[in-house]
Amino acid sequence: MAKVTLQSIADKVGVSRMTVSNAFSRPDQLSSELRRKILDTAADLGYVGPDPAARALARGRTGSVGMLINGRVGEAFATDGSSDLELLSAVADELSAHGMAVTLLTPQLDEKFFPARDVAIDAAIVYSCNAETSGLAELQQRGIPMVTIDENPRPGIPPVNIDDRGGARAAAQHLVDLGHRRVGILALQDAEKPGAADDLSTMSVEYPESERMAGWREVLDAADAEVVTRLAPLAPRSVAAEVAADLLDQGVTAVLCFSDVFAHGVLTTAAARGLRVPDDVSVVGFDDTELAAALNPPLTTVRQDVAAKGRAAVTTLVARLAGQAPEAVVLPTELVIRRSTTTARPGRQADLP
Amino acid sequence: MAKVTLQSIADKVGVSRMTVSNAFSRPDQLSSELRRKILDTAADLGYVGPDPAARALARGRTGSVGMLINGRVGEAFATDGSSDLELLSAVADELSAHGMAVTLLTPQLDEKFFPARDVAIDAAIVYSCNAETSGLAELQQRGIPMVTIDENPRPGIPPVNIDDRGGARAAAQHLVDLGHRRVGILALQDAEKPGAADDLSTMSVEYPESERMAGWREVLDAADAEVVTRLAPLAPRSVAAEVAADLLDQGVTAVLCFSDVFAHGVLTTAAARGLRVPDDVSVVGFDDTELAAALNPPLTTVRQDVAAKGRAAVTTLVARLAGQAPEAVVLPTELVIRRSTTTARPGRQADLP
DNA sequence: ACGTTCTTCTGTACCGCTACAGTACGGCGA
DNA sequence: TCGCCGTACTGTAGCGGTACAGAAGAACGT
Repeated sequence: MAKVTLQSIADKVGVSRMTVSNAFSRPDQLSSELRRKILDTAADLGYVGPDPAARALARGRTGSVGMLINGRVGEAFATDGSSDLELLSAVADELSAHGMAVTLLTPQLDEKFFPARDVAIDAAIVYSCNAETSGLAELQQRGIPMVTIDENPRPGIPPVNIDDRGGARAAAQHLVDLGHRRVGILALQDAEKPGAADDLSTMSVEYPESERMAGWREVLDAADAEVVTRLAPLAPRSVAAEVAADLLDQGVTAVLCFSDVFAHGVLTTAAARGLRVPDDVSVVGFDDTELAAALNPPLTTVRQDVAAKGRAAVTTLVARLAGQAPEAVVLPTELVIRRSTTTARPGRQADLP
Repeated sequence: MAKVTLQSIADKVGVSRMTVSNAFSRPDQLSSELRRKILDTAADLGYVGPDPAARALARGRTGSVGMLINGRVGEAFATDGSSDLELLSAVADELSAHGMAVTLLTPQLDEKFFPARDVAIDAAIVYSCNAETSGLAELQQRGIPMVTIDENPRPGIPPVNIDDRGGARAAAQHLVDLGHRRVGILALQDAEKPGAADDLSTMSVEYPESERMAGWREVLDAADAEVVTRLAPLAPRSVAAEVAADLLDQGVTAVLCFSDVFAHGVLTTAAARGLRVPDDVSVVGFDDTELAAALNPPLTTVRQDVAAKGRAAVTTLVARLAGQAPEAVVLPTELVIRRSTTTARPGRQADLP
């Protein structure tokens, strides 16, 4: 069967193509009887609706929003687990409410195809990207409106972030209040520059990383606490476990972790060394992922609302699309106290070999 | 500045628009000097490449593939955790290698916007959908080529599945070989029809669910084992824990679980009741997610390669797009024996109150 | 009766690109 | 010298819609 177009329906009903178009896209432009008749005829012909590609060209909007992530999707998303999916879900659902869909913009694999250049989108959400992320320049050149999530603010691109620093401060203050004066920090190492766990120059400089570190240090330094900082990559987990072991050997009475996953590693390592949490050592996570409450003991951590972050990004983007001025968003964080932290046990150092 | 089009570049270089188009899309159609010159001029004008929307209309292909999921993305994906993300990642990466991108097809929220009808796509992957999933009919009417993943085969749509039944058989056989003769099954309840945990009519009838159940029963029945079946919904987890408790109270010496997450629930519940795993009760999971190896004890489970499943779906789709005959795919599963299973402890029933 | 306003439908001109069928011309074999 | 072929470039005709500015007639007020 030949392809069904607006024209073929118009011919069959005996009206102009424009009227058929209106029947689908601007119901107020024609009488409801005629519209009914047109829609019925269209249904008879098996016509579902105006061709989205043609409509996109004519209207100048495609109805999709790109999601740019750094590295292969597998790498960007899979390492951190559930919260990325939660973010993506929130973005998809919220966009859907605004009549749009998300398209994943993978990095360029070959010369011929480059999603950031070749995929039809109206706007883009930039997530988990660093300065070298390929695609950003192309999006910018195409004049695609963007927002970033969890990123150092870039000129001209409204950022959506959480109060990483405030959350970190609250976590550190919590430990200080519990009397901890020798505190370990397990932070994130830049995947691109592996190095010794205590080589702080290899620390990831992305926004959440540096903000969290800043928050911790502000409070710990002000309290004159001793700080032992160690860096670990997200994967493989075995490395994080080793680094955690090293950290615990430094005689700290508490550990502030970059993420719940890291905290999990510390818990496991502590157990393997016969250290009780929180009696011997307190542990604080970050993010309050599902993992946090499920661990044993349940983790004291800093909560962020990942879904809200995704929704805020969409809201900001929609506002931009509507011509409103871009505005930075910072979502609150909240310290959630569970059972992995308690008062400092004095003289833990003395137990060490 | 006015929008830069092929025509504006053509005018500036002094060639026809067609030649500029060829410079970008069919390099073999013009001399390389001219191409160089055109590309340079285009770069000067800030032209990134042909407009994807216009190209889509002219070529008749959009370069995106839809991913249809049931319910809001949040519901479909978030419940099961990591493996969905893994699947999506694999699909995105593999599509990217074929010059395409994934677009998430969310369900219809209002009359005006319906992704399955209104989003420009060349093909679709149907995942985690049931018969009532909205959107399927629209895709079919649009004549969009599809594949399903983890679904009961539908006429005209090539399915990509794993050998759920074989994996379940292997798991059950493993228990039988270990001497278990009273085995619990913790299967998945249909989210749409809540009911008593032992009301088997509320069992989910989707493909993986029914296949796994069939595999378990085949082997257990053949071995004349007693079987106690209980159903739990994916969420909330507390319900699964309750159901697991009930199951353990039935004096089973082993439990076959629909997923690793369920197995996790059984482990936790067992621990809470003072039952040692595997000494008092053996537990088998399904899927071999990251969770499985991380649990204590590490879980005996049935491995499936989720990423391979995603890649296979893309391969099948690409073949269909190329006009090849659709072909069903069944990927192997493999029993992974870890430390949550051991020989049946005789007379466990006697311990019960 | 006549101008005005609404409602309902139509005609034309694109949206920005690509497919395809040329045209022009230099080189090459006989 | 002529025909033939391959290479390099061009002209035209869409792809399937939508925006926008009419046009035609009915309804209405004075």
